[in-house]
Amino acid sequence: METQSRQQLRTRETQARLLDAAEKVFVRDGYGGAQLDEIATMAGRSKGAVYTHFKSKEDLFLALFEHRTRSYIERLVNSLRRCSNREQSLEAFRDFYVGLVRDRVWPILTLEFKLYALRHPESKERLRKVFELSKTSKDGGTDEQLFGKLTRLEKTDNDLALIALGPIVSGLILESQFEPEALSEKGLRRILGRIFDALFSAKALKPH
Amino acid sequence: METQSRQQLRTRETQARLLDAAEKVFVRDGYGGAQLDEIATMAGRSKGAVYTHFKSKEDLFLALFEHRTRSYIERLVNSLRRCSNREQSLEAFRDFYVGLVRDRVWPILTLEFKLYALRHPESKERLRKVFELSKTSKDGGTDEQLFGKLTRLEKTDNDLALIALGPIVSGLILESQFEPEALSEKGLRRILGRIFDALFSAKALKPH
Amino acid sequence: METQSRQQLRTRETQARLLDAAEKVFVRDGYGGAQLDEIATMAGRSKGAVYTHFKSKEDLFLALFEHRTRSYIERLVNSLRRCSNREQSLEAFRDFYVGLVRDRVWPILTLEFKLYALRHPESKERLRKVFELSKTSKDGGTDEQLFGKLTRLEKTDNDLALIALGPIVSGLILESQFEPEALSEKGLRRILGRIFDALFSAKALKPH
Amino acid sequence: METQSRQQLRTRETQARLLDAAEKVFVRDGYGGAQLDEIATMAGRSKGAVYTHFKSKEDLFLALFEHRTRSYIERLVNSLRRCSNREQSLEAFRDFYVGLVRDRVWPILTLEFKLYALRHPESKERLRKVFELSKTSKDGGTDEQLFGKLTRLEKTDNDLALIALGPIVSGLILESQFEPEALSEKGLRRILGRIFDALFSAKALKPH
DNA sequence: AATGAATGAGGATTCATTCAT
DNA sequence: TATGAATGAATCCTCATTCAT
Repeated sequence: METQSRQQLRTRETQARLLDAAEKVFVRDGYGGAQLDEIATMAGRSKGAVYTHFKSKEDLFLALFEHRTRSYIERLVNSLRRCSNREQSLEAFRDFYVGLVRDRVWPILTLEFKLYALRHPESKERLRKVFELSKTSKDGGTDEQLFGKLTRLEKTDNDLALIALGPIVSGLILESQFEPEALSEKGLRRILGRIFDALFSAKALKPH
Repeated sequence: METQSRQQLRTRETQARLLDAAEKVFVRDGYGGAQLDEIATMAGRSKGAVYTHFKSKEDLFLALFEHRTRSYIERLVNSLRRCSNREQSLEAFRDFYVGLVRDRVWPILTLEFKLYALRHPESKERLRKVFELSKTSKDGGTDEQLFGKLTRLEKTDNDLALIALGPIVSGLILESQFEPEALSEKGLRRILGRIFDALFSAKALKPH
Repeated sequence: METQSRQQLRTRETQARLLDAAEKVFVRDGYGGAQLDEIATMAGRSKGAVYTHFKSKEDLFLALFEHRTRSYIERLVNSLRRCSNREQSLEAFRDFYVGLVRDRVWPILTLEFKLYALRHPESKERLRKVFELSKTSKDGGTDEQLFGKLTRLEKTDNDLALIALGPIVSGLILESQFEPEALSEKGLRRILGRIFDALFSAKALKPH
Repeated sequence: METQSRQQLRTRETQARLLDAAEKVFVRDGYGGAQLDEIATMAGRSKGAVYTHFKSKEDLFLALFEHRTRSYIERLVNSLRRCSNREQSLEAFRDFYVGLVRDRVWPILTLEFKLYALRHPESKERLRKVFELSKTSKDGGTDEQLFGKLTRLEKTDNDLALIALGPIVSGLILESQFEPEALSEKGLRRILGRIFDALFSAKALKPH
């Protein structure tokens, strides 16, 4: 029915608005500092509307994370799919992380999420599932697609590197937010490039 | 005088107890989640005692950070002083960061501090001063002491690397707390070693 | 709309209830001694409701004062309007102050307000505006309406008397609350009558 | 013993300092707003010293009032004693109240005390006793000394007037503190003079 | 007599959450 | 679906008071 679909449209729009506002506020103020009231207002809705769409503050927070994580993973997977050789893959991979440096939002949000998860083991489960998504996508073949056939040892190192890259970017972005004079965006990209090369360059992948 | 010194002793002990308790609670629950009441109780004191020694929750938080940062920097500087050649220096440096991986407390606290500073520009100033200490100590010669004479380009790369190492460790430790199965302490040390080598090894320092 | 007006009705009722309760408690316990919790309970609402309608304890206090002052001034002005000659005006005026003696609430509240204002210059402004209302109303013609044409000297004396009457009543009522045996309501009215006559009677207004 | 008397001297000085500081702070901040800490500091002592000399905040407050009331009454009684006729007595009496207008401290303190007494019936007793002192002094003869032989009706009116004068002054002084532009010290003295005359002048004392 | 560290009751304020409309 | 008044638990902070020295 038309009415139905209009309703659904409004629902979707409200949810999207709320998530966008939530992202801004959670990143700016942290989970604890964020106020649902402000999120709602920023989304052009009222406090109550939040509860129509999300069970609680925590639920909104986790939903936001799920949403964003899914979209980032999708983006990465899609761009990797378009690659036909290892060089391109690495390039795409690299671009993805450089993109994070530009946004800054996502890596900071990730820190916030992980600190939250650390302190709320109950919700850790829900978060972990989302991350598994990312791993499943990669494990299924991305890894191989990215690097070709690998020895067991190379594989381990690769897995580690893939896991570590995100956290490294998060830590560095936080630092460059904290002291932009000491670690400019340019500096950040430079140091990140060196690390990326060290972890994924041909040489690094070949055992000595 | 005996009386005086006993009072002072008590004061010092209380402050130390409060800082220790604060560290535990702030790391476990985050700044927002931490309750002064629990910190006080954990320190064997009452809520009010916190306010005898610190102006506010924030003051306690910042004081804790100052304290810990100073002591970590001192430790690092001292161990570097004992080194007589570059090899030893790198070793000491490496040990320092490996030590952080064992503690886990300090890197997480640092994340908490920087996120806090991001959101409370007023207190950023106070925090920055402590960090400057760390840089002054290093600039004074540590850098050279650590790596010997450097070309300008090498110097820049080195500065970046020195700045980046802490944040990288913080990011990785958070990740290994979040998903110990994916990033074990062993894995963490392995990946950290590779990064360390990439950033500071002889090869990395020589331009190709 | 029905819905709208019901909401508004509830809002108005809550505010009125809160103001009534606040009046009782502020007068009984003073500003400092008053507890928002009790005010809320007395109004049949919860602590939180106070904050839906007023920014703070101070805001509630000042709002109460504004409200009551306005209503007292209105009452006085209205009754003066109904008078057609000086005799009636004086009578109305006198009745107004005798009415205060009966209530006792308003004059005590005024003392509380002025002491508060003395100690909180920031809020003095807000308070002063309300008082200006009272003066504007009077200046506009009440003064003349009350006493007819006056010489400059008489006018000054009159102004002073008008300003002084309220504070005098407040001081006397406080005294009669403090020592009812020494200053009964009857005694209060008697002494007030003498003062009123001295300040406003025909004789007093004519220079000797 | 010398030592004893030195001790006593110190005790007395501390008490005097504390009372002086208490007066300033209680008048400036009110009973509720006053902080013992500040009183002690202002007196050049520490919080603890207050408790060496007074049982509690309330005790200090009441002791201050007793002290000041006694000294004011003494002053008044003494100056009345020096008078040899009614004219002089009235003059002395008038001067006393004009003096209050200059100080402003005592009348405000009195308001504070009475409001406090209203709200703390338990301590009302102690306060009342001090006031009785004042009345005893007067009743014993001051009244007659002041006005000569009086008829019963005149006596009543006189008693009322004597009781009322203090509260009136307090009320007016508070007002002139609150709105100095509306009620200057000069204006205050003028209106007070008119009231004084009305209550105590020969004419006013003679029944019509 | 004096100090000041410590206590802890007390109270204002915030804010996630509920619910009648 | 959305509103916003109301709730009330939670918590920081204040400050009179105590007490070991």
